[in-house]
Amino acid sequence: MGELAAPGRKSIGAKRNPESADAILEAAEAVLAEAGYSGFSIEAVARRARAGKPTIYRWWPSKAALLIEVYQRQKRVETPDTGNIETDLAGFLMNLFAHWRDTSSGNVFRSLVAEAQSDAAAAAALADYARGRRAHTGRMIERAKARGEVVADIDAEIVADLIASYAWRHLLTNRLDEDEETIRAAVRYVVRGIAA
Amino acid sequence: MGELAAPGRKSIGAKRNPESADAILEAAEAVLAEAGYSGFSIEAVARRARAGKPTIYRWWPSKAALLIEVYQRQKRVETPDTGNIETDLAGFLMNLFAHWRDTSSGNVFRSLVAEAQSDAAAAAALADYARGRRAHTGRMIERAKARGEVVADIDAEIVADLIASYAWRHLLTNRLDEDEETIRAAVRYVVRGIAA
Amino acid sequence: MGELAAPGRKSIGAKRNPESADAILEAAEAVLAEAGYSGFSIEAVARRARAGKPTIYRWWPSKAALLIEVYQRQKRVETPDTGNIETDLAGFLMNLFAHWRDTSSGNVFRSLVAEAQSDAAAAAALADYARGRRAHTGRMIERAKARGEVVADIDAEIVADLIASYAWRHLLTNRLDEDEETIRAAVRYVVRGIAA
Amino acid sequence: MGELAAPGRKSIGAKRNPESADAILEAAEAVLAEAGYSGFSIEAVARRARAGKPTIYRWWPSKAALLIEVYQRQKRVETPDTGNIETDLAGFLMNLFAHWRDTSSGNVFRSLVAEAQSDAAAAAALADYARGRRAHTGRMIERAKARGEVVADIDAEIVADLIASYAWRHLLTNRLDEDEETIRAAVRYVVRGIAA
DNA sequence: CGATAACCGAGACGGTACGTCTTGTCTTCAT
DNA sequence: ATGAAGACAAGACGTACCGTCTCGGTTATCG
Repeated sequence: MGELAAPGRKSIGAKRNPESADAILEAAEAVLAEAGYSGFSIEAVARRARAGKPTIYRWWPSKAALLIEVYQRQKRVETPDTGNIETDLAGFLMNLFAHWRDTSSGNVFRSLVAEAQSDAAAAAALADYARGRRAHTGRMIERAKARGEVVADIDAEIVADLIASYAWRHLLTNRLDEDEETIRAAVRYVVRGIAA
Repeated sequence: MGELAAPGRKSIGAKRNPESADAILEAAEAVLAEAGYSGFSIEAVARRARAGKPTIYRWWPSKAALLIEVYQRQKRVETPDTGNIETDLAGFLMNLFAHWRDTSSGNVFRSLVAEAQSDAAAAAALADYARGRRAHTGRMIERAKARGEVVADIDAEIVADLIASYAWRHLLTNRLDEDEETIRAAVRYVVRGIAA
Repeated sequence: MGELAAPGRKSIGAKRNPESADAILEAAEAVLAEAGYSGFSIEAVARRARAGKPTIYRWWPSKAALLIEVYQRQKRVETPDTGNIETDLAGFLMNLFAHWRDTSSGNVFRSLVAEAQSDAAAAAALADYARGRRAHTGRMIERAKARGEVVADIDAEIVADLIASYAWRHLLTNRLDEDEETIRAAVRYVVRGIAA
Repeated sequence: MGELAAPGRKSIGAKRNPESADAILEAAEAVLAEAGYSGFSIEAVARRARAGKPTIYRWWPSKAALLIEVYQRQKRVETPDTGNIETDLAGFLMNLFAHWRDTSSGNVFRSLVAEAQSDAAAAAALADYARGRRAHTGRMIERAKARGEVVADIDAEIVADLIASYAWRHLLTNRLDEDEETIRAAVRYVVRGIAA
């Protein structure tokens, strides 16, 4: 869509028009990809989607809500299951970094985190989302526990937290091009420890 | 100074007026403490400091530069040296969380990270700062290595990265009140590993 | 109807629904009375009447059309017939001022005049209406002519115009509380002249 | 000015920039002339004047304030002094009608009256202005009184009111092309009366 | 010791975006 | 087939900041 949008998209009656919603989400993604977070404004999205601002505000009460939906539309990252927790976690991180690097997802998520620092609603939504992801990553650990690969009384959420934190910080400090060996090392430290 | 600024503070001639610089930094801190990042604008700082906007722009080319200087004015966190790496790292994290929680530093740093997501200069400055901190934390590891507490070929920077990442994410997701046991567990996983 | 509108008023099929029309006219009057011309919008009337905007647009093509119908629903002002033209005209003006002051008619008419300044249809409708009123007031003069109270070659329309103009301007400049003596004086000048 | 405005008009320091003020007033006049009252928006004026909206709001708190200043910039109407009150008043009206017809003043004033119907500030400003004009016209009457042409106890303001009202209504109902004889007749009725 | 240069507070400037409001059109759904 | 309801694109509203600029004034430094 964008400036290519059908100029005459109209209401389809007393309910949400999926064409408009799609146009808006795609415009939001495009604006973020092209102008980055600093150029991301409701105004710009509306212009690009050939939508009225009130239409955006009707369905997404805040910039954050729009960002979240944009992020969720994007394909998820696969969590490998190789039977080895170290390989699984490193693979997951590398998949995630690649996904963030190669699609606009990384920029979207960065923006979301930034937005959450000044918008309580965004913070809540992000916390919610993060909880889900932590549980998701936690499952990799639980599987390893079940295999007897990880000691039974490990708190899977804390491990997931360490892994996710490592990912976040690389995203937020522009280090998504971290080399594989470093990522593997970080995972190895968590799995095997650093103590002599 | 800040809201207490002498209304009639004047130039002291052809050089930077330290009174004004102080008033600005203090005003910046106060604005962040009271209105948060969303209320933090150069305009607001200038009003609060009874300074002209150009005076701010003259000395701090961006919001980020101002934030960095504000953050650095604040007292540093102590890095314990108990002779035990696990206790050292957990203690450092708890000191850091407390510092972030109890002073406005947490808010300042959050703002800085957020700002860095849309401002290249801020990102560079933050990367610089982070590098310094990583080295600093790395020293705790190096000491442990020297004591033979940690295996010799561990990359101290990666460990520091894991620890700092954990701290950042707690800051950015409003979890600075994490309980001590959880923090200790996270550190333990890094130090002793989670493998069976 | 108005704010009392049955919440469940439904279509009655393929013809204008008098319940809805009434609800809309009453809502329009109520909105004008409570919020004045500045608060008078098709949107507000629809909300108040619990009607859809298209229902209003179907039957009244413009704000002005709605205003005119609202104005005409309201009771007319009596034109006295005392046998004395001066008393008749002064009485008429005082009746009119009172009517405008005490009902919402004044606000409705003001709105109509305002609307006519930017809407050609409204202007035409108002001109039409004004012509009718001028003729009506003119009849008072004609009666006086017939009685020999007024010289025969006076153009009754011009006199009616002077009187109506005086009324309009008092309405448009919020001077409907003009005291009786002033009104009588104005009429007297027209009837008896000001020349020595 | 308008789209021809110097592209780089800038601030001239901590005080009102007369270039900007002029550009805005001229743009306002031009917008009114070209798009009429219905197309007259602060937004449109700002665009046309290549000025920021806040610059307009800084100096003119309302649309009405801007309209008033635009109206007052326009050359005033002459009040004849022929030694005969009837000729003076008729001449004044004809000058006024011509002025309103031939410049954009008529449209400006119509807009102002319309605006005053929904904006209290505009109403106050207009009342103020009208008071001044009434006094001005009143002076014609006073001169006639001094000459003994008009009886001494006539209230000049009421006469001025009648004359101004007649003018207003012709403006507001698009009858500025009234023929001279009708205008003279209206004035004659006020001066000599209609009674037998 | 007088001129000059850099600083200061102040605040106006052209802009952009905000979030809300209204306009007039359009489609769906219930009647 | 019609009317109620409400979504739609469009764009104005008035406000907040942005980063730049000029002003008028002060003061330390240089010639």
